[in-house]
Parts: sequence; structure tokens; C-alpha cells
Amino acid sequence: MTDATEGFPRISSTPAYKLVAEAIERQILSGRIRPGQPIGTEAALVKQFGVNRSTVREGIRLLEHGGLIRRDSNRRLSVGLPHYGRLATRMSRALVLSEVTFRELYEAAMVLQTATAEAAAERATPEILAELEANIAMTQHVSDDPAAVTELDAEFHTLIGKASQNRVLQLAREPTNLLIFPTTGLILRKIKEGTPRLIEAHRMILDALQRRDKDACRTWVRRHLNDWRRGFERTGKDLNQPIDRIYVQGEHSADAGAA
Amino acid sequence: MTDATEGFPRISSTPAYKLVAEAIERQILSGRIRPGQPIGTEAALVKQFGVNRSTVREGIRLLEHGGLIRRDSNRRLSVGLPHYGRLATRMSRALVLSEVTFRELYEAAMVLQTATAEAAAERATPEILAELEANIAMTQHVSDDPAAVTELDAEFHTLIGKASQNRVLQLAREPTNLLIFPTTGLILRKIKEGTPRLIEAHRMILDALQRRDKDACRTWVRRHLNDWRRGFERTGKDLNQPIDRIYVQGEHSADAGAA
DNA sequence: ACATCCTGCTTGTCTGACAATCGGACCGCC
DNA sequence: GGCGGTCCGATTGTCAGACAAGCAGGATGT
Repeated sequence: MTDATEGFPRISSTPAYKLVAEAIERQILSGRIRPGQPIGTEAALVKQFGVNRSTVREGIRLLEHGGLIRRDSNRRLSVGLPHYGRLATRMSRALVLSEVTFRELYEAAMVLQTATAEAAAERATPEILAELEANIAMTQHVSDDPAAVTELDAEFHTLIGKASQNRVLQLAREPTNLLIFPTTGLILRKIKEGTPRLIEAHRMILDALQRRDKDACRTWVRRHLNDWRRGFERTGKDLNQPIDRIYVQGEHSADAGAA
Repeated sequence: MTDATEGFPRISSTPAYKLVAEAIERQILSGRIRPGQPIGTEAALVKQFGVNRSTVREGIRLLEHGGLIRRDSNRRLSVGLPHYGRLATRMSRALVLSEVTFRELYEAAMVLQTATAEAAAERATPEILAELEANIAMTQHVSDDPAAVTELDAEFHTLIGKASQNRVLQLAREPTNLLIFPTTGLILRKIKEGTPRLIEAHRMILDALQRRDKDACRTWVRRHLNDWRRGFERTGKDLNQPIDRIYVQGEHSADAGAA
């Protein structure tokens, strides 16, 4: 005890792999390394940080998972922009796990979707309008298949997000999309007149976008979502119940490429 | 093209550490393991999965980073709810890295904050109203210190998020809060009349909340944000410029304990 | 009964190794 | 010269085994 080594407080119990992650993270966030630029190999990082490769690897995993780092085809490391889709998946997962109710979801979706659609009415480009048109045509074409319609519905709304040219809104809106989407499938399977109503709503929304008519846009988006809600209630469910666990997927499972 | 090799999906052998992560993730998402419940030790997982401990560790890191798994004081693993704050940090980081403009931020914030405030007007509890009141009093008290005012401003808006009792909105709104916040600091430092205006706006918003007056609420939130925008422009900046890199922090850096 | 010590268990880190894969150089053949 | 095939080095994914430090809980001495 009389020893000089006794009184020193714990400096920091932060494990080394976290320190490694932080160090690289700072480099990226500060802009010293730009997206797309390669990071050294594991061996190089080992030399730079003076820790073991296992430790470096654990640190790298963190960033890789966070999307700050990517491995391209060569399996080499490079800086990559965080992927919105992944983030949205994780947000929906968090929402489901905290047992958010359908009512909360509905309320938020109403706000976000109307706002996004209004922004889209201002700024939609001809290209996106064409994509929306194609989407509707395709929906009409597969209108017998609820699963396919559901998927196209989700795509439709994502396209509107893109049309808004506001990435903050897009990111905020995407989780509601992901969470509403599975329920839409259930509804369409149970309620026959759901699909035609959905298609009509999409048509009217697109029409409003083309005319740059924000009010009509708002009206039809509201109507569309209210249809969803009515359908939801007609399937015998309660808006106050939490979103079912089943609806959330792990973030590693979304790999089906766009056909 | 006439070749049969054109339609094959990309072969991608998923590395073992990812498989481990997915397996555990599925257990958690499906509800077989509940939040708070402990997961086996590393050694146990090694036995269950039949892979090396390094591999298990890399897999665990992924989930730990994603917030699905936590290490409590004993450093033992247990399931934990994803933390909203962390998610919001990561969202803002993604937005900054994709060079979102202040205009996008402003537009989204306008929508989200008004909607949140309206919801809060409906459902705010006396407890939260008291907290808001205390927050304003404190702001008044430190009105000489722009940094402190800024921090309290951020807290004020987070409280309104809580008052809305809509966690979807809350999560969607938080990133805009995080990103607007540093700029508010700059503005208050430069523009003297900023602080009193801010306090007045907070007062009026709280008043509207207490009267459950959604319209007044909306009006004052809009006014408050417009003040921010005017201040922003008066500091000589342009709404169309991307949000500065400096404003985003790594997610591991928030460690300064509350004094 | 209480304080103390010892003994595992668990995690964080390190050492060293090997197989598979990818990029590139090199070589032989048309 | 262009082409395909082969070999080599670099890099990653995975493994086996080891050790120090922190912590829990039981054994021990008083």
C-alpha cells in the first residue's frame, strides 16, 4: 500500500478494438479519408496501431457494420457512404422491438408521406414521373397477386421519396414504409376491393404530381393512407396493438435484387 | 449473350462471423430471447456454433454495435433494446456524409417539428409540461451563455418529442434536432437578439401546449424555426450548402459523464 | 459471524498458423 | 500480337492455443 503504484485511478477501460474503431472513424468523419478511397490492409493497420490483427479485425467489424467501411469485390477495405436502406431497416427494427403501436406508425406515416408528396409535387423530374407511371402499369398488370402489388406499392412510395429530392425526409420516411408494407399485404389478401382502390389512389397521386398540384397530392395521399387504416381495422386488428414482431427482418437478409 | 452463363446470381459465400451474427439476431428478433435476458458466454457460443472463438467474437461485435446486445457491468452478454440516441447519431452521420443541404434539413425539420408539437398538444402530460417549464426557466437563467442556451434548446425540443408520445415521430425527428443544434449555437453567438426570441418562442409554445391549442402550437413552432433560418442567413451562410462535416460526432465519443 | 484468500470463469489481447481467393506476372500457343 | 493457362505473392477468413486481469463465489482462518 505504501507503494507508489496504489493511488492511480483507472485511466480508461476502453478496450483496444474500440479505440481502433474510433480512430478510423475520426479519420473518415473529419474528411481526411474520402468515400471510395481505400483504407490500408489489415496488416498495415496492425503496423499503424501496434495491436494484434484480431484486435484490428474486431475494430473493423464495427465500422463495417455501421456502413462507414465497405469491402468491395476484392475484399479490400474502402470508405463507403452509410446505406440508407440498412439504416432504415435498423430503425424499423428498433421501433418494433420497443413495441410501438400501429397508431403511432399511422400518425407518423400520415405526416411524413403527405409532406414528402408535397415536396415531390414541387420537384419531381420527368424521369421519376415516368418511373412512377411504369410502376402503376406494372401494378395494374399483376393486380391478381397481392404480394406483388404490395411490393410495388412500397416501391411507389419510395419513388415518391426520391422525387421529393429531400434526403432527410426520405430517410425519415423509409422506416414507416418498411413497417406498413407487410400489413398492406395482409389487407390486400383479405379485402378484394383493396387493390383497385390502391391503384386508383396511385393514379390520382401521380396525376397530382404531374400537375404540380400540392393540395390534390395531399388529399390523395391522406385518402390512400386512410384506406390502409380502414382495411387494417376491417381485418379485425386494433390500431393500439404493437407492431407484430414477425414483420421485422434482420438486416442481412435483404438481398433479392430488383428483377 | 447467347451464353448460358448470363442469368446466374452472384455467388456470395457469407463469412462465418456474419452467419453467427444472423443466427443470434434471428433468435432475438423472433422473441425467443427477450431483452434483458442473458446470452451464453463466448465459450458457450463457441460450442453451440462449432466455430472458433475469434469468429464468435467478430460476430458478437456486429450485434453489440447494432445495439441488439449489451455487456452489462459484469461484461456478460445480454439482450438490449437498440438505443434511440445512438440510432439518431448514426442517422445524422449518414446525412452529413451524403452532403445533405441545410435546405433539406430545414424543410424536414419544419414538417417533423410542427407535427410533433401538434401531437404533443394533444397528449402532453402535466409532468412533461413541468419539465418544459423548468427547461425554460433554466434557459432564462443562463441566457448569457450561448452554449448552454443551445443545449437547453435541444433538450426542449427533445422533450416535446417525448410529450408527443409517438416514438416513430420521435425517432424521425431526433436527427434533425442533432443537426440543427450546432448551428443554433453559432447563430446565438453572433446575433444578440437571438436568445430572447428563442426564449419567447419556447414560452409561447409551452403556453399553447398547456392550452392544448394545436394551431397556436403550429404557428409558434413555425415561427421559431423561421427565426433559426433567418439567423442562419444573417450569419452569411447559404441554405443550399451542405451541412458542415464538423457537426457530426462519432458515436463513441459521447463519454463525458454528467458532472 | 466476519474478513480474507484462493480458485475458477470469463473476457481482452496476443502469437502463430493454414486454406482459399484474388491480382498480376509470366509463359507457351495460335 | 493476342489469347489462354499457370504460377506466385498478397490478403482475408478461420483456426488453435496461450496469458493477464477482473470478478464471483466458495473455502479458510480467526
